[in-house]
Parts: sequence; structure tokens; C-alpha cells
Amino acid sequence: MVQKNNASMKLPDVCEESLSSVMKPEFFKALCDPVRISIVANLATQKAPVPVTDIAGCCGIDFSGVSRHLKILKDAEIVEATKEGRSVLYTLRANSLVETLRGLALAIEGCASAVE
Amino acid sequence: MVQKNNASMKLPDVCEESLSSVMKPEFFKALCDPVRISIVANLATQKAPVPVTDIAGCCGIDFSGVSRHLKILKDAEIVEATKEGRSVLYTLRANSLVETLRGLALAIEGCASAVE
DNA sequence: GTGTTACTTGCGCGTTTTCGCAAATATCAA
DNA sequence: TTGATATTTGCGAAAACGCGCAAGTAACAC
Repeated sequence: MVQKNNASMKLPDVCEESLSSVMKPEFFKALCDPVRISIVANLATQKAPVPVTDIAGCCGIDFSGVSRHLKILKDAEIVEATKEGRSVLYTLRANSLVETLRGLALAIEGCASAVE
Repeated sequence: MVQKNNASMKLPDVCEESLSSVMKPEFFKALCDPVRISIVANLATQKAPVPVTDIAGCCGIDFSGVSRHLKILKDAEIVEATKEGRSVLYTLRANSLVETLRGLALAIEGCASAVE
């Protein structure tokens, strides 16, 4: 932290810092691809964990590509993977995703109203 | 629309379709760049519209690049621009952004709970 | 062991994105 | 008009991205 503590900072600076820490480009990066959106939308409708091959059906690309997309989503903590036999089953971390989105909304709202 | 109407569709299909229509990759694409996140965070702390030159200070790149980033954010309806004299003043559309994020959360939550 | 299934990873290629610089445009002032 | 300021846009180069294909790994069956 090169930054000073909050007590000695102006409100706008506090807001900007907290916003920057919440609005991670990696999160948005993970969701900025149409195939990954399809995957997320697909997983959102599944109650049970889904193997890669099944997910691959939803998007018109090679399953190796789907595997890569899933890795990106997993790194962003948007999906989680569990190994079962020779399959890898993926699940949407819906609660976490919803919380992240609401957290973003709250952070922006908080800053916007603080400077009014 | 190649799709059937909702009445004849299964719940998961309805959810997947509605999710796909709400989760626009363009929205996430607009926010997937670190410079654009900085710009948004910066604008969130400003109560008055800000000229491009002022915004450029927040990110370590040439102001021509900042201008381009602002165009992307404007096209995604995340910021708005008003011309004043020789300046172009930018404002964060905070309410719209917050609503979009909450809408996404709600849509995901809705689908996730519907298939439980 | 061999073979099959499920997934991941290395590689090369084409596309897209982002950047800085320079030129173009627009507004205002002298 | 000439000049200064503010922003956008054209251009070429570098980096990042997404893709298919082929090879690699892991788990299971025979």
C-alpha cells in the first residue's frame, strides 16, 4: 500500500480506492466473451454439476475451447470444478456471482451518493 | 426470433434465454479494461461533469487513448458526454449502471432459484 | 498390458485490442 | 486571419485473445 490510511484521505479518494478494489477488471474480463456468457447462462439453468462435454454443446466451438473458457471462469471464481471419475463437473457459483454484482452496485451507489 | 414462445418452453430454457438477453457481453467488454475501470472509479467520485484532460490524469496513458476509452464507455451507455465550449464533459451514468448490475443479479438469482 | 473416454494443454494462425504519435477538427481569443 | 486549447481520428506496431487441431494426461474397462 502506497496509499495513506482512510482517516487522512478525502472522501472522493476513499471512494475511488474502494471502488477500484471492488471493480476488478478480471471479473469483467471473464464475462466479456459471448461463449463464456452462454456457458454461464447454461450453467444457471442446471441444478446438478455438468461435465465439460455437456457444456460444449451449448456453444458452437471445439470442446478444447470450452475447456479453456471454463478455466477462465474458474480462475475468476465464477464457476467451480469437481472431479468425478474421468469427468470434471462444473457448477455456477450463483450466490457468489450475485453477491459480487450487488456489491458492485452498492459500491458505486455509495460513492455516487457520497459526493452529491 | 427462431425461438418458440415462453408458454411452450421449459423453465430452464426460459431462464437461459432471459439470462442471455440480460447478460450482454458488450456491457462486460466495456468494463474489462483496467484503464476503463480507473475512469469509471474516477468519475464515480466527481459530482460535476469532467473534461477529458482531467480524466486523463488518472491513468498513465496518452489522452488520445483516454478519449478512445471514453467512446467505448459512452457506446455502452456507462458514461455520457456533453459538449461545452471546446471541452467535452463526461459524467458517469451511475444510476443506470447500478440498475444494470442489480438487474443482472436478479436475473441470475431468479434462474438459480427456479431450478433448485 | 491395450483401448476408450473425458478433459487439458501446446502450438500456430488469424483477428481484435490497445497503444503512442501525428494529423485533423472544433472552439475561442487576439 | 493567426494562434492556442481541447478533443477526436488515422495509422502502424505490439500485445492479447480465441480458435482448431493434435498431443498429452488421467481414469476406467477389458
